[in-house]
Formats: sequence, structure tokens, C-alpha cells
Amino acid sequence: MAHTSPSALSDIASSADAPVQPTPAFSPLYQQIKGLILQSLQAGEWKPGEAIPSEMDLAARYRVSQGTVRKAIDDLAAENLVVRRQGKGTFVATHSEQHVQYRFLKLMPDSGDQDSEGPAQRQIVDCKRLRASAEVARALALRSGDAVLQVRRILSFGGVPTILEDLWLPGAAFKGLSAEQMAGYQGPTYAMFEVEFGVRMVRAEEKIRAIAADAQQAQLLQVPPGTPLLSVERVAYTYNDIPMELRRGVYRTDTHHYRNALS
Amino acid sequence: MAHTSPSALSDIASSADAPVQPTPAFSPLYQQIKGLILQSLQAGEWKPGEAIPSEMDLAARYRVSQGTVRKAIDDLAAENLVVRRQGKGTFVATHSEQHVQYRFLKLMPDSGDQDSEGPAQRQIVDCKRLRASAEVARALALRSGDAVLQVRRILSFGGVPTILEDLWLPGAAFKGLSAEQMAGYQGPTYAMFEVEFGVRMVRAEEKIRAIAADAQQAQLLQVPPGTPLLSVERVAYTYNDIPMELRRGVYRTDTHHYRNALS
DNA sequence: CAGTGGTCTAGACCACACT
DNA sequence: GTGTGGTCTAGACCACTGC
Repeated sequence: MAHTSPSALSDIASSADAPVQPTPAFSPLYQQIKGLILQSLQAGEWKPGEAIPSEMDLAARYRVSQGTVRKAIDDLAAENLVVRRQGKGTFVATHSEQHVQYRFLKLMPDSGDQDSEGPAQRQIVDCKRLRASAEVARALALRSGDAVLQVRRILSFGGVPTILEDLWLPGAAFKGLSAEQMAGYQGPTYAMFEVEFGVRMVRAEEKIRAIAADAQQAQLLQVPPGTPLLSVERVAYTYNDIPMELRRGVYRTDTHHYRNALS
Repeated sequence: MAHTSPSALSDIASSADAPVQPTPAFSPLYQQIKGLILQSLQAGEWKPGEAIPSEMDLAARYRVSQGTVRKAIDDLAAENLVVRRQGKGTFVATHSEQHVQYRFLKLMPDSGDQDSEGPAQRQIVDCKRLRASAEVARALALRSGDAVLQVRRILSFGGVPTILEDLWLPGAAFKGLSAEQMAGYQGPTYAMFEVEFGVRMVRAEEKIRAIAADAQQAQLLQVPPGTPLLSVERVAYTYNDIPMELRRGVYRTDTHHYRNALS
């Protein structure tokens, strides 16, 4: 049966008189399995931090060999959607209790030590509901005028205000988010999004520029106006490449730097 | 024989009375195979762009199963050291003819089109031999005073000078590099390093900051002094994590941005 | 057609974690 | 010990490339 659709899966266009697809759209069994596991992840069948069924169980469920399930999970692990722990199981990745916290924050102290300075202090400057501008709507795949939440905050390291950022979130998914919630939660903001709103950020893209601090930025970051700052625009995505957050940050880079690994 | 050292490999401490290692230093067969293939890559047994032996051949050579070789090559492919092509073979990765040229250059035109503007025009400002400063020596794992080459150049897109960068290269490995060579070669600089000096860059790390253009930078990039610029400091490594290039660039980000994917 | 990488299976055994 | 993921093997067949 190798390489054809397994008994458990109704392959697309499996009937004899189905319209012929120009591209056969052949997809390996393990990718189909990966898709099914992905669906369960999206549907919340297993919550972040929880273990998913063992490879043997999944193999039985989908009526394929363990090796095929293994390859599917390997893919998901490579995409950081899932974490394997030998002897324990495979767990849904989470921004909480992940030993690498702040996975998406690439700003490092020049001293090198990743977090010798400890977690950032958060200060919420503003948190309000408003209607999406054309620009925000485009980034979040909404319509202009749709409800969005905007949060402005300052992150400080060792008492020094270092990051000033605005977050825009789709109002529908983040109904009820408050400034207190943003400020009070211990740990990464994305961890709070998982716990409070069931929104799990999976990947993000950033566009980075150098800008000069305007009057307001200068005041909030306690630097002279015109100071060069790193402008970081991020769009973060959940499952299925659905954008769920637009973030515009300005970073001071006098004592920190943005670190990136190329390979 | 699964999981123990194969007949072809003399495992460390395989004799019965060998000194006991505090850490058993267990390493899977496929990682040992990976290490052997890596050695051949470093030694230049197969040159960039060439095909390495087929999985069956390698399996025979190392006396292991094809699946084990496969896993080793999978790892190497994931690290971009090697490229698999179904039906053709597995090839040593190269910065030449790689369909993604300029793999390490993350600066994109705001227009989005990755290379609608075509390749950059290069202008060599300076190219000289000198002795490594303490800072350069540290980055390149040399001793202060060792010979290094320094190249200063400007990259322009559509006639607009956009990148000003200095490169420092170990004098020993790049003996004879000239300004003409830097300017004349078509294609990525790292491709030239492969062809002319047998140096293949495998990965790199970048530290990014925002700075204000000084007088010289402003003049060379044709912007007003004080213009915010992206400062990008890169250390590029060959096999075995040996640093082979220090690069300090300043980027104009008025029409371009540094793009980064987080996952 | 033969040769290559890609997929799938079935079974064995190892390393690790918990109980 | 039991159950988990991790490794290794052997064999079969599929998909792609080029002769």
C-alpha cells in the first residue's frame, strides 16, 4: 500500500471518474498525517503544554506505521509546533514554561548573557479599542474599520526603558483584553495569549529599519530626539498562516543589539 | 548491531578495559556517519556544486544501512551543507548557481520583489593588507598583529549607494586577494571565495544596531550626516565553526529593509 | 531503461523517565 | 518494569532525471 492513500484517509479525487487535476497534487502519506495532526492542534484537541498521543497510538488511529507518524511529527517538531521529549512523550509547544522564553525577542544585552538582566519590566502606556486603519487591516487580513485593540507599552531592562512598542490585535479574537491583563501577567505576552484567548503564535516576520527618534519616542525612551533607533515591524501568525498581531517597536540599541543567526 | 559502533568505525573506548568515561559520550551511528561525511566535505573530497556519492554507495563505504546514511544526509541538508535533488543526487551546497543567491543578504527592497532590481553594483573603495587589531583578532580567532586583509566597498541598487561595508579576512587563507578580484567577479562574493580560495562560508551571526551616519559614511552613501543607518556586524564561519570573515556594514533603510523570519 | 532520492513498512533493540 | 521517543536494519515500491 506504500505511497497510495491509506484505508483511513479519503484521498482527494480517489474515485475513477474524478476530474483530472493538471497537477496530480501527490502528497506523501506522512504529509497527510501531518495535516491531520495539525487540524487537531488547531482545533485544540490537545492544549499547549499537554502531551499528544504516543506515536503508536497515532499510528493506530490513522492506520499507518509508526515510522510514518514519526516523520510527520519530525516535521512538526522542526517547525516548533511540537516538542519531543525522550522517554516522556511529544508535547504541544507553548510560549509558557518553554525553556527558551521570549523566543521571538532577538534583542540581547551587549554583555552577552542572554538574561542575566532577568525579565523585562512592562509598563502599559495605553490600551484601547479602535477601528482598523487601512494599513492595520491589510496586515491583519481584516477589513478597514473592523474592531482592533491597540496596546502601547514600554519594556525596560534594569530600569532602563529600551523598547517602545504598539500592538494591534484583532478585536474579535481578543475580546475583553484589558490593560490590567497585559500588565499583570507573569511571563511572555504570547503565553498570556495562549492561556487567556487560546491564540498561539507560531511564526512571525519582521522588517527592520533605522529611524530617528521623534519627540514622543524620545520622551518615552528617555533619549534625546533624533537618536537612532531600531524600528521593528512584526506580523505574527497562528496556525494556517493567519495573522493575529501587528507589532511596531522601536528599540534602543546603545546597550542592546538585535541578534540574528544566518544559515 | 543496532545502536552500537559498526564494524567500519573504531568507536572511542571500544575495548573492554578502556578507561571509563564519566559521560558515555554515546553518539548515534548516523551522527558518526555525518561526521565522516563532514570530514570529506572539509577535506574537499567533493567540491562545491559536485555530487557526493549516492546513498547506496555511502552505505556500502561505511558498512551501514541506506537508512542510516539517509538520516546523516538529512541532517547535513537541514544545515544547508548539502542539497538533495530527487532523481539526480546529493550535491555539495555552493554560493554559486544556488537558486537562492545572496543567501546571507537580508536586505530587501520595500517593493517586495526580492530581486526585481537585479544584482547589486559593487564598487571597491579600498583593499589593503594590515595587522589585526585586538578587536578584529578576537572576532577571527587570530592573534593581534596577524596579517589580515581589509576591503571596503559600496553596494548600490539601481544606482543608489545602499550598503557601505568593511570586510576583514585572515591573511593566511586569502593570500593574494586583490581589489580587481573583488570587483571583477560576477555573482556573490562568497562564491568567489569558494572558487578562488576554497573557503566555503557555512553560517554567520549578525549583530544589528541603529547608528547615525558619520561624515565619511554620509558622503559615501550620499545621505546627510546624522541619517539613521542600520549597523550590521557579521561573523561568517566555515566548517567546524572556524570564523573566516568579519564584516561591518551600514545599510540605508529608506528604500530597503532588513527582513527576518522568526519561527 | 537504470540510477537516484523519496516513501512506507515491520520488526528489533537502545536510552530515558516514571513508578 | 512499562511506556515513551530514538536508532538501526532490510526490503519493497514510487517519483523523478537522464540516457
